[in-house]
Amino acid sequence: MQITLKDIAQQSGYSITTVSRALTGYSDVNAETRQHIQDIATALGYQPNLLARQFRNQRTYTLGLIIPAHDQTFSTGFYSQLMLGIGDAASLEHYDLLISAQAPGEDEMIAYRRIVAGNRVDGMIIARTRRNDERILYLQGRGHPFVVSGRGAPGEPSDYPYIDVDSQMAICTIVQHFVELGHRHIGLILPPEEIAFTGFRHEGYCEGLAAAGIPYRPEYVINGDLWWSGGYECTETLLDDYPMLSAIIACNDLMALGAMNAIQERGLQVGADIAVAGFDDITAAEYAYPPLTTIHQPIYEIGQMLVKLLISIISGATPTETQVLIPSTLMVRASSGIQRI
Amino acid sequence: MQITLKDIAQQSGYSITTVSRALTGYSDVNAETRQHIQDIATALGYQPNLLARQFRNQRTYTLGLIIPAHDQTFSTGFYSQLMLGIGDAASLEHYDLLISAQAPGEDEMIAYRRIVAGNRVDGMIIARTRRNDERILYLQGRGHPFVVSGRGAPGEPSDYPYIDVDSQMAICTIVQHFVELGHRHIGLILPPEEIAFTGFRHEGYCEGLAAAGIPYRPEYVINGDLWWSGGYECTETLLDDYPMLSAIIACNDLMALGAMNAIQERGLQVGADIAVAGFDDITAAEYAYPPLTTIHQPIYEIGQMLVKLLISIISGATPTETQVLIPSTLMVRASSGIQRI
DNA sequence: ATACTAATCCGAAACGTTTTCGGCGTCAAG
DNA sequence: CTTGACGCCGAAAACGTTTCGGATTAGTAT
Repeated sequence: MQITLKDIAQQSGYSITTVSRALTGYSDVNAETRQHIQDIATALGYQPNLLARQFRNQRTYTLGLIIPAHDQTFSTGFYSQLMLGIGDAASLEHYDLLISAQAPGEDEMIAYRRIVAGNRVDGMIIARTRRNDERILYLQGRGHPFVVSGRGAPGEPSDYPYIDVDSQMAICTIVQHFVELGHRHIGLILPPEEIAFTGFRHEGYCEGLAAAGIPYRPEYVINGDLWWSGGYECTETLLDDYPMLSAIIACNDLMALGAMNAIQERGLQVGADIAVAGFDDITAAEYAYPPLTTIHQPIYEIGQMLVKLLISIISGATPTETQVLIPSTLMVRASSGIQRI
Repeated sequence: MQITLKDIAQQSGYSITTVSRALTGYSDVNAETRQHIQDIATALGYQPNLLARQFRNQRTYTLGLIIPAHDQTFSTGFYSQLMLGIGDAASLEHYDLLISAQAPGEDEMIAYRRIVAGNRVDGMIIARTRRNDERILYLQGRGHPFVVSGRGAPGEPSDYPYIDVDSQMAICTIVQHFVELGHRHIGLILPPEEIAFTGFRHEGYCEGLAAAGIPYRPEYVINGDLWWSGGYECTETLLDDYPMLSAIIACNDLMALGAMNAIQERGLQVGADIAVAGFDDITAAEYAYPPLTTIHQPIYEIGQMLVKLLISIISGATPTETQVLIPSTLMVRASSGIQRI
């Protein structure tokens, strides 16, 4: 069934050693011999048994990625766009991806141990860091190559290779933008507290308010679940309790789109009555109605950078820049509305 | 560095054989011995070398999936939702996913050969079938387990396990729905011709018109690229050339959302002036403004079904239902507008 | 005492590949 | 003629696991 080096060796009359060397391009094999062997190999349709090769070489040319299971968030927005960048870059570098879907928790760590200690991948990519991230501790402890999309929460060490956007400055910029448009009462819909970047975004909000001399009111801040409906529900709560709010910042685009729905369902106009801003700049943001003001993160490019960084670490290089903080840009669109009095 | 059976054997004083049998639950090993060995294994933090195990067993507990590279479509909508279902189901069955991103073409086939003949997976999942799909021919020829999301174009054999929705009937239903609302001039934005289901959707359109006694006008039919901008541009073309059109059916939601943008940019109202319908029922459809009438496909569930079917084939079972045609349901939302005169 | 069974355990082979080390010619330089 | 270098090739070991076919012992029936 399976064609092996042995078959080619028998056909050609050479040894397995020579066949192997001929096919992998060693120099100490006669040109004619090599040609002969290569001809037989293609004639037989030889494909190396990668399992055997990986096992022998202790090298898989595979990168591991554990995605959140049962998480709708995956399919719309940040995660899948990141995966697209990772997939494209990996394929360019001739790496494959090993993926397992696991919800955060004990099973997730089991999967990490299985995949990493089981030698299935050369390196891991971690996304959406959490406070005191157990996954990072494990990989650091084992000395296994990995890169991280995101970094530790404010105050945590983050002494590992990562790529992140400066969300603190980004949110600060949005606040500034809204202040310039005349808003004084700005609501904030944060991600869940266990996510690492939540702290940065919260701080950015405070920083923006402070710079404008607007007092920080904790009751304007609420945690959502990063999903459409979370943004919707948080917005309802905020608007019910604090009708003076004239602007809402959601910490990702999905929640911002949900917020727009809630606003529109009240018969209010997004932009004119209540300004909305998101974070991520997923494709749906641009094509939403009205188009959503948001922070553009180069997610696809981040995915590519992660792969390149990881592969260079795997290859034993010592990249100079292992901790990258990417500047983000504010995309002003119609959901901002216009200048207030 | 790596803990192997050998280490446990030395520690425990038993042979490698016995250690292996103790850990994998064979019956012919003394209960105390097993306990002793297990204790040592956990103390040492033993994790089996999966590469070695897979190599030895010729079984990887991994499913392969090749996703389209450089294809934005992936990150929004059908593909990633399918992957979510596949990932969740695979993880439940203790399978991992091996993923490679390849654009259709020669490199894609190389990747198939590499992964399949290289023994890296137990089975493959093929999505988005094409006319005369080379991938299917290859897997059939090799006798390698695989399942397909979608099936061959009309007239092609499709003699392999697949799961598909009845898109012909679905589009026919939309046409009927629009006819009932009073529309007589209905545009159709098809996917590219090389995609297998394009034929079915086209036929469904014709069927719906015929049933209503409306003549088929080929100039109302145009091919888009499945992406937002494709829907936008196709709609501009259609409306420029045929202002009598009062409804547009796009063959996926992304193009339908693009169509809505084009309509809104002309100052027309989606629903009131021009009705729009899509296909897939991605999350963005429900939350769009106005919400999009579309055909609901249980994409996530299809992903799960694909995995279960594939695993049962791998396990040597002969599933009774290997060719599933799922009924789809029309989701009527505001983009349909109301009854015309 | 012998033969048989059951309970435990182990040696060795095998999966397909890569690589180390060395062998055998041949040829040129000394 | 000797020596060394060089070009080409092969034997064998190794990666860690599973499993086949015994081997050993103790216990039991004959």
